[in-house]
Amino acid sequence: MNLHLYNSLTRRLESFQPISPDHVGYYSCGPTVYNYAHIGNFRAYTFEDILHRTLAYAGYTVIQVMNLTDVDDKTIRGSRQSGIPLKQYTAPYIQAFFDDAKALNITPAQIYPAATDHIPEMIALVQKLFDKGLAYKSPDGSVYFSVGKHPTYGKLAHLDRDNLRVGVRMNQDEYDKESFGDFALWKGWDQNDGDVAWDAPWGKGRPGWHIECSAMSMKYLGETFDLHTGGIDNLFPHHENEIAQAEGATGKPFVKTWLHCAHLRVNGEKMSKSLGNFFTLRDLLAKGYTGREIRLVLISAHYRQPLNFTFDALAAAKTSLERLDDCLDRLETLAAGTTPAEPLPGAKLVNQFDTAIADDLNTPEALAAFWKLVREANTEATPTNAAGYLQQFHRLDRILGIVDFGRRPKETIPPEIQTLAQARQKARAEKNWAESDRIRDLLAQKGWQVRDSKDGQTLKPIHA
RNA sequence: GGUGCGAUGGCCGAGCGGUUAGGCAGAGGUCUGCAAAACCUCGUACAGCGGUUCGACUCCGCUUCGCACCUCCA
Repeated sequence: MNLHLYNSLTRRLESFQPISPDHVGYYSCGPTVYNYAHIGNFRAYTFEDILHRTLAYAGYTVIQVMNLTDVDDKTIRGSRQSGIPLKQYTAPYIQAFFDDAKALNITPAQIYPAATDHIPEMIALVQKLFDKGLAYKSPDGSVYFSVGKHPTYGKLAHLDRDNLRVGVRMNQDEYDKESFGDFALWKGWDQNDGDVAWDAPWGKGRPGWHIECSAMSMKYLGETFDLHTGGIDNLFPHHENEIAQAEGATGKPFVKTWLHCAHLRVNGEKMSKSLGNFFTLRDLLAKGYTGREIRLVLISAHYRQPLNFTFDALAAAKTSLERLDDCLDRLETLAAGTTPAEPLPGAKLVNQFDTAIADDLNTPEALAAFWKLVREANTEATPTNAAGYLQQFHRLDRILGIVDFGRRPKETIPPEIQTLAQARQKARAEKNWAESDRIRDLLAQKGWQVRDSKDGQTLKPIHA
């Protein structure tokens, strides 16, 4: 597979060539565990999953690291307000994150390092920056990175330092630093931090947000690694600062390829609590939508395009997945007892699928090929090739994750329903349409839909 | 002010300098006793105005509208 990925650093589509021929080092910015992640967060994690799966599909051994930010302003605030120790406060949100990821069929990363378990590594990295003259201590006990001493600062965000200006959300007065572009590597303890503090050579405090990702990614993936992903809003300052910290300390290139996922919108608007369009995954599950439907919606747009999340789209996903399940049931019935025979059917569409995915993870195009395969299977499947079609669907599913996952379960038909169905068969054979229709209505009332075909009738449970 | 992104038929959403995206919804049809499913056909879709071109939804410019980032939001 000739995989091409859009690199935010060069702003170009590039052929992906890993540093090591057979494995890929891949870091993704994970959740800040102060609350439940929302559906927009999960768009990014789902995109990262597609990348993970694509790399595996292409034959690489993937080492994905996703951090858990379990110490920052928000986690500390939450912990203090609820009077629960920090670790205890974040634990349920970490668990919720894993549960939610599972509900979306997201392939687990290989390593999930928590920031609070890697304080020594962060201190060591800050020390290195001190040694190189890139860090300085301020009177308030914090340590800052001196952006002015790092000439390549701004290469990811393409920021011109002369044009940096104080943003509306930046309150200069809260910071005691030499130049306004400088950012905190270490935050000196203050009373709002309560008992959240670690000792460092330069004083008591806690790590800055950016240093955790630099320290943990390099610990597990080395000083230079292949891929780093996150939401587009992390591009600046977070990722820019990660680069400055890592490259400032090691003098080596940090990451070869950066990928950023665009935002999710809700009904064309930015998701926000004040607009009432703010959804967590569990909100949607509670409304009866399934992880499988949500996953399909999330992958139905290209990751670099904003995605407009609507309930209409969710309903469309539900209907199309029913069509998929019908197709799979049909294939399994046809294929019963057989094994796939070469050459496999649908090769042309599988090829289209591969080409689309290899082109910067074009999931919408890949899905188009997938649905064409559904149509082809519905039209062309026979007892001899049905097993082959099933194998092709499972192949594509290694990336999509929507075929087996959350599939309509095969329900055993209760004896009472069996009996009614047989009675209906008999009535039909006698052309007693009134009776057969009466039984059909009765079955529908009991939650079973009847479909007639040449081979007889099939029963399908009706789910509201 | 800086850096970027976007505007595609009822909805979601790809794409390409000339050839069907795909899904859902809707209309008609085939099959069927009917229904369901499946399949087939259908929508005068490319924000506006100029330009380049034999030809532009696709390239260039301008305009309008929207979105993101500019110090801790995925």
